[in-house]
Amino acid sequence: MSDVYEVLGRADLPLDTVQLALGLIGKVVVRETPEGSVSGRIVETEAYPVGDAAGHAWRGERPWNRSLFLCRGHAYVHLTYGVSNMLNVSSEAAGVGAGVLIRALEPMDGLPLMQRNRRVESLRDLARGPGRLTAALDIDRSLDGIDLCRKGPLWLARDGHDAPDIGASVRIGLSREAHRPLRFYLRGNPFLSGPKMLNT
DNA sequence: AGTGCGATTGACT
DNA sequence: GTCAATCGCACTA
Repeated sequence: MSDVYEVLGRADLPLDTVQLALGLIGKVVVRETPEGSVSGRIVETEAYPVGDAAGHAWRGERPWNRSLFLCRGHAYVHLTYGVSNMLNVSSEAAGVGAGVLIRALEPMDGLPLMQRNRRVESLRDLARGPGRLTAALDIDRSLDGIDLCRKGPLWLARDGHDAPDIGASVRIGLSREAHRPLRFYLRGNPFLSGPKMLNT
């Protein structure tokens, strides 16, 4: 399953947060554990660029957010509301803090394992939402800082598809910088997390 | 030390 | 539609 995918090299990642958020749409997240391999296509992202007051890097580098300051293509995993883990991809040069939040996946391989991880049957609900997809892929803080451009427990793969039809909207769940149109999604995809209003 | 609140989710009225 | 769960960090004193 996961061996049919080709790893996404760092050179394939645009050196710009918004461009990366756009470019990650349609790419594949692969998760490999002793339990098995699971994967899903990215259908929704949000950009948190340099200087964004809603970004976790905004107050400067800290031990807990240092992964955002790694060069592009590293994982930043953060626990929010004490309940849900969020998967981000660092998006700029080393020493610059910014990232792209992965908000939804279209489940591809390893459906039974995802269903077990989520304790949900419904294909549509498996990875629709940032906290749900990390649960489906068994992603937590132990994977923080990992290089997503190398095959391992968590990595990014190319897809075999054409340039997708991408829509943009405001980001979800923010109070600061709530007006900026930095959420991107695969238009018409049934696995999006946002309200219908934002998915047109 | 105490308070407020957040890139959410699931259960319930 | 409303709301509690649950934990780490920022900020105040």
